[in-house]
Amino acid sequence: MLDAAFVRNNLQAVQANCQNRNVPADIVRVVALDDGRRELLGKIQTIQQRQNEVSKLIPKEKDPGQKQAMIAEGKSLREQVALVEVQVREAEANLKAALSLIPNMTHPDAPVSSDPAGNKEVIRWGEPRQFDFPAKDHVALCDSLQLADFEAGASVTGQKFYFLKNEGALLELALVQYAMGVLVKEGYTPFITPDLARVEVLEGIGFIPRDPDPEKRQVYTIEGTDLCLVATAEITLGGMHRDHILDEATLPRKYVGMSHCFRTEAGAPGRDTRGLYRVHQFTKVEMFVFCTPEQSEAIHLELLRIEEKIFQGLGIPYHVIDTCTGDLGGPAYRKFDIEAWMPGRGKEGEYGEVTSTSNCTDYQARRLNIRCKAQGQKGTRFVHTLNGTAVAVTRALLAILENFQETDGSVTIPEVLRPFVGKDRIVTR
RNA sequence: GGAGAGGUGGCUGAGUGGCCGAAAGCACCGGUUUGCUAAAUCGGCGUACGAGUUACAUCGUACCGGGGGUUCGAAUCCCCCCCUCUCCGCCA
Repeated sequence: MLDAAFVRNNLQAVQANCQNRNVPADIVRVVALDDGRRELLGKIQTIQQRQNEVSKLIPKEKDPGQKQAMIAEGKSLREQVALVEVQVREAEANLKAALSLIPNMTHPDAPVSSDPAGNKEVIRWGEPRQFDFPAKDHVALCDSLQLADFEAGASVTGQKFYFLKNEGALLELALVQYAMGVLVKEGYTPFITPDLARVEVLEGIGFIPRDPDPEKRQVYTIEGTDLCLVATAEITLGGMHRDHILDEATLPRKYVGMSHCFRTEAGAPGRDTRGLYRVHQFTKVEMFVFCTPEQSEAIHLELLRIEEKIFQGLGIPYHVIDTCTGDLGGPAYRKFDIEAWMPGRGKEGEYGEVTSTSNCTDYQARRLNIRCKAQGQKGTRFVHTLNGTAVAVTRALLAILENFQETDGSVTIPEVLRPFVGKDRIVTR
């Protein structure tokens, strides 16, 4: 979320930003709520001040009558404080709720458009392959090569669940190993994170697990607990340092974590119903960085560079999208997506999203209360957080199968994965 | 899951109703001194919010794991919860 004081001092800019991002937000109400909160805070402090005075004087007071009067006053002050406290709490909750509806500010270079069509291609790498035979989509390949079992997934768990099988299963492990290996070489600390997290952590990252509209909830919640299945390791990695003050000398902290990701895909029923493109559970290796405000912009480019390196290593053609304002979501200040070429997608192949990297500046850190402090300097500031996909296994797997299929129905395994799979090629069994 | 011990500032650790935002030490920052290093010595040294200042200073309020309660007054007493450690049980 944004800082209430920032909103107050930059009304027009915040207003314009909400418009660009296509988010209806009531800025005026935020300021009004903040006014109310400040006033109550002032009120309570005045009472508390008197309360402290009185209780300090009481032990010194010799006259019993005076003393009784002061005790009575103290008692009354205590009751007043209790009353105002309730109001303060309510005011703070209202303000926080209103504030969390306002999206982050936007990088000046991000394309401005309320329509996803405004997304801008900024990099193109590799040439989509021309097939001299009718290319299959990954569903057909998974079927003929027995790499995934969608019926079993549907039967055991439900629609949009799957079993990976044979080289399909091995390729998941291979992709994870490959991505982790690249990241460790880049100096990132590897993690395997919990697949469940508390509701507050989800909210801090920008998810809305308690959205009153069940049709909009993107995450699964565990009944009888305050836990959710995570939708990405961004949640757990970002939550790691909540309520911490990090020494600036230790920044940036670069992490890479593997987790399973669970998504209800609410709002996308009937979309991409076949295959691995849109599923309720997948495995993902995610990068996450905590850094100072000065560092975040350069690190964002680094995350994109690493994502490109991983896809270049796989040899899959892609392009990079600079996401437009209307498509940024709440927390991102700027976002780059890699869309990989997927020959089986659409009629003649399409680019499909495989990674996403966001600079969230201090938007998540404020909610999660993650600050940093320089040695010998007074005060703290909120850190900047960034995240990026190293590998989302199902989509990478899809792209590999479709791009590297051969006339005879086999699939060539990318060289970087061969050591982990133990073979060069997947052949019809 | 059961039993016990414990959670105080960056760390160690004192503090069992007012003189405690909190002793002392370490670490850190600044000064002095010694030819350098080291040592000695003096001072400073939490965070948030609010008031205030050009900026400092300064003042107020809150915070001793979290939440509630008792009291004029709580780090200190009471209740609930969380976490850590040790032992036992269970388990991959």
